Amino acid sequence: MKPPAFGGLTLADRAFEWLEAAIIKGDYPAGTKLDEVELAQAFGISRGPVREAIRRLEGRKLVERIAHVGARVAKRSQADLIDLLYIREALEGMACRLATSRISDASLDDLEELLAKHASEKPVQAGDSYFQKPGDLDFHFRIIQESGNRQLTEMLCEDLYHLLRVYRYKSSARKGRSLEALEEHRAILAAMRARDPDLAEKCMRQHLSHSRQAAHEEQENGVRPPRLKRA
Amino acid sequence: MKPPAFGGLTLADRAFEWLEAAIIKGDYPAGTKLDEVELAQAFGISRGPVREAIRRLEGRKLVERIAHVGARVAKRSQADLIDLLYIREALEGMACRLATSRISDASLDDLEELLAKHASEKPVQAGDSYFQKPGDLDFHFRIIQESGNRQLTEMLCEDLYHLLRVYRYKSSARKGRSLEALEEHRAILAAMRARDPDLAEKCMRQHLSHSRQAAHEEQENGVRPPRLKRA
DNA sequence: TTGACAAAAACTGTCGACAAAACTCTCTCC
DNA sequence: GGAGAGAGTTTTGTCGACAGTTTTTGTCAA
Repeated sequence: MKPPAFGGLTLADRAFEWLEAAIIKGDYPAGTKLDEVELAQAFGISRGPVREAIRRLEGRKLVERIAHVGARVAKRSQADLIDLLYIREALEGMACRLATSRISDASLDDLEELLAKHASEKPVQAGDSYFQKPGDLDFHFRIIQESGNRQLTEMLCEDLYHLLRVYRYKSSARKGRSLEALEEHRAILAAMRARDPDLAEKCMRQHLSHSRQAAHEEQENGVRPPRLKRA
Repeated sequence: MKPPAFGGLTLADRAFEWLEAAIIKGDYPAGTKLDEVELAQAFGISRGPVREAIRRLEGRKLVERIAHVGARVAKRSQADLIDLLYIREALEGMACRLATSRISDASLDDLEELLAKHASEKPVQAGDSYFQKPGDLDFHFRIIQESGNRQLTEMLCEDLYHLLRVYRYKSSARKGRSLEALEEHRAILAAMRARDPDLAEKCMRQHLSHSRQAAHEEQENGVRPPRLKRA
């Protein structure tokens, strides 16, 4: 009666999905307190399912809980972001290596076509907003999936890329970078066509290292701490 | 009254830790049903905390839940194990690369000492039970920690290595392999001493690839499906 | 024996209530 | 004025009960 079995999902599942999406979208910035009563009222449910959703988020390491105190959206530093970019470099390099051995010729043609389409798009020709935009992601996702490694695909597409969004991570989209990125994609594809796993991995890692270096520079420049209003 | 606040941990936290340990130790084989009532009675608590513990395990992907049906210890295939070994290769290779740049000379001396100690131990000289045993793990853990990458360390030491245990994963400890492993460790350390990140990563990955190849062979040999008793 | 169908049992999902811990605010004393 | 103690409030932790769904059991017929 009360639980309408919406789409076969329980209230706890739906609360989890909503909260996860909210955190990833950035609606709940790092450090935000997750008040059980408040959320339960907002969802129109009791605290039980909300608590279960929070526990699941805790397992996902998206929120940190302190007993008898409460749960907060996990706090992340710029150093953590850079750490994650190193991890992405290693994992996606491996994915590219595996894909090079396993991808079919037909799929390689698809990738070629994808790059050609990207090249003809206006924003790319204008020199910006390609890198790390949907077009760029498509290319990366396709390669990851062609790795044929399910665990790796899951880890990258369902965990790591979501986490990077939590950091409000935006890759450097400075003028001219998009054309460079496109060229790097072409180099990756060429290595894959040549069925050269070592080179393909190397190209992918070099490509990704640019994002990491941008994050490094951002850290060097130093993000000023916000002025604290003295009460 | 009921919750004695044991060590500052809640009942749900303690249930989680107990279940996690049980799954990792292998006391609960893959596919085991986690019955809420049964567990609650065994723990001497109510179903609420047990459910929260299960939700957390679900977030950790150690158990799989189906709404209105129940939670089971996540099922893993041999293919998944191999997938994970590829991931370990990529991540630990990166860890070794980073450690090569960041480790101190003093810590390098420590590692050298560790290997010397391993070499003098009887089991190693006998040619077995070194590879993937505590001694081997020590060496790997030390290098991972020297990477200075907190996310990477956490991912490897707290997630991946536990997962490998879930698979009852035992690296090939066949006769003579332990001496090879020791030599490979020496090669890794030498590359780190030479402050050559490329070589260090390459050596580490090559070292780890042996475990993966062993798992591959095991898969090739084919695990016979068990005879099903016909009632 | 096998199959379908219905009743019953078992289990999961949700709720509301109570207890315990942490936090807040006030008051007091130095 | 500030540190500390204490009462009151707020929030989290746990429990027992009930409702809904799935699974099992039991029955009957082909």
